[in-house]
Amino acid sequence: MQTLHAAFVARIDAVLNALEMEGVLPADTPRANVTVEPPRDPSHGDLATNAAMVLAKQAKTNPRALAEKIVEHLEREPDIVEATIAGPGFINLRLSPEAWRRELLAIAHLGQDYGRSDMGKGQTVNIEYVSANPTGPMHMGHCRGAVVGDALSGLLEWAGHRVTREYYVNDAGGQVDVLARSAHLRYREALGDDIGEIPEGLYPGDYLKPVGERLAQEFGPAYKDAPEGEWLELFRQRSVAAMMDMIREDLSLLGIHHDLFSSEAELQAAKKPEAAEAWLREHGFVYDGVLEAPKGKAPPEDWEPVELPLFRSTEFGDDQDRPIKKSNGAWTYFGADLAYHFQKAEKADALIDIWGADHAGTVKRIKAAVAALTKGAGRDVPFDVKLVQMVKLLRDGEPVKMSKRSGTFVTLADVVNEVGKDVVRFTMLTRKPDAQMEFDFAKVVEASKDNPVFYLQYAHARIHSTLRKAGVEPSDAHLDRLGDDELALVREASQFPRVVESAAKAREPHRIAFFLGDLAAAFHSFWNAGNDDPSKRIIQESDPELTAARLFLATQVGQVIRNGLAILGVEAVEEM
RNA sequence: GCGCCCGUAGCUCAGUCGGAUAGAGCAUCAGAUUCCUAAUCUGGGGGCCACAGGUUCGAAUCCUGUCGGGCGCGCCA
Repeated sequence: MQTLHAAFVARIDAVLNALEMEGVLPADTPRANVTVEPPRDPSHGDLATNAAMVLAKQAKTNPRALAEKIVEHLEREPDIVEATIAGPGFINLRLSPEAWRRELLAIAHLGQDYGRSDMGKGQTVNIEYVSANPTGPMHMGHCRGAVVGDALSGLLEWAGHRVTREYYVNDAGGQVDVLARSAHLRYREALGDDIGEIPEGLYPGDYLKPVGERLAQEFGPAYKDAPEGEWLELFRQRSVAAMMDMIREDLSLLGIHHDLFSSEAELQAAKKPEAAEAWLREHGFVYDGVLEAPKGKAPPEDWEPVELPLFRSTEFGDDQDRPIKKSNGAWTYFGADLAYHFQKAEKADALIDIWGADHAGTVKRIKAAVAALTKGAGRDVPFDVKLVQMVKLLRDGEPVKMSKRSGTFVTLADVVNEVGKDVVRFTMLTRKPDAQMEFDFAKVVEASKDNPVFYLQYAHARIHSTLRKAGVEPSDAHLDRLGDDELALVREASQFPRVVESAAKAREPHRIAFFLGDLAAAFHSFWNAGNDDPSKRIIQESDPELTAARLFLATQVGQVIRNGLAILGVEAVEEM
């Protein structure tokens, strides 16, 4: 069953085909810019298209003249009551009530699939998000990227992509050695040693105590006084595994479950970075060279020029070439990361990374490396890095103090426990991710006002309470009883498939959240009309046919709200 | 000094790869509840879309510059 949106996109397309046949438009005119959407001002009509304005130049005519040709065809379409040309060349369409009733049936028929699209054609998209270092629990700094990445995954699935949700486990760098040493300290503590203050440079958090206890249980005192070389590797593996269990648990509080956890250590053990380096060297992207001291700032005291293998990222707009290996021979983060991206690209048609804004400086080099590697392999895999800006935590307008050093950061689990999964997720999705945002506990726990989640959930709950109270089953038997006010709700809801597609194309899940706000507002408004005028209430005791039709309408509005919330991973409640 | 992101109503933010009279929530003012859930709704006031140029039929949107805020700038991760 086709949605109204899909049907009209197809119709406009058919008209343009016809115009190409007639020679009005040149053959194979690109149409990517043609849109079909409701005009901002509803008095202009139900749908509008910019086709004439976008294509006029290619047709070597002016927009209004082309619009007239298009209108000639559109007027012959059965569902179109009126097609008019307005302003610089918009074509406004007014649809028959029958078209809207059919859309209502389409929502009912498609149910929880209403809004899904095959736009993505089953292409595989790998989305890497979170990828927090496995050295402690998730804190609020990770939260926004986690939610945005997860919602984007859901959105792209709805738009017809196959999505792999991936987490890159940085278990090979110096930070996991620090973790292992910190765990060893807790291990000694569990065995009865007085460890005193946690030394500078080790992780102080209490979350390592259970890790130490388990190590003590498992190994007894075997490694208590042993030299580091005997236990470091073992303790690293054990503690990373423990941290990842903890992180997975934190993520599941937010309803986030990755499909794949990729280990940097395994990647290195498989010699993937070596393979990438060899290829890059062969093709002139990597050379041995000496970096200049950093400009603008005073160079570090121990600055020494050293020859290192460098990736030519300057050729891709970066400030300087970037080392892929350290002077001690180990891979840099970048060196391993480019191999990792190449590995992902082998199994996906497109890659997306969600990063915190503090990593913005490294976007150019990794994009350059991926472009070089994938094109070299004969596969042009589009790669997009979405930057998620910082979240400023407030409580009653006052910044919440955080210090990693003392271990007093705000954990994600604390926040979810305090305000709830749905609130955290939705709040993170009501702002575009590339702008900084504020997150105020005091405002967000309040069950109203500054909290748009409840507004949506209330609309959904109202619909369900009406269904419970009505004593009549919703029915599509008499949809002709629905008037303009009611069909206006269908018009609003019918935008959902289009919003899903455009949000997916732009990779901006927050658009779903804003659409749902508009839809809920339309419903609340419709509901309240019944306060002033009882004949507008959904339940009409003396008219079961009308009641059933209005219940049917309300049910479908609820369905669309539920579908939208499902994309965002937020629950639709039936009672409040 | 350089790079990236942002600057829209008093506040928090939307604004569709350039489109019609720039929107919403909060706050504020005036109203609506014997009634399907008022956690809601109706209406009013409030704008140099940071500033200055440019591109064109048309700019909040694209380009250049300036100012302001954030993030980053070693072989860290």
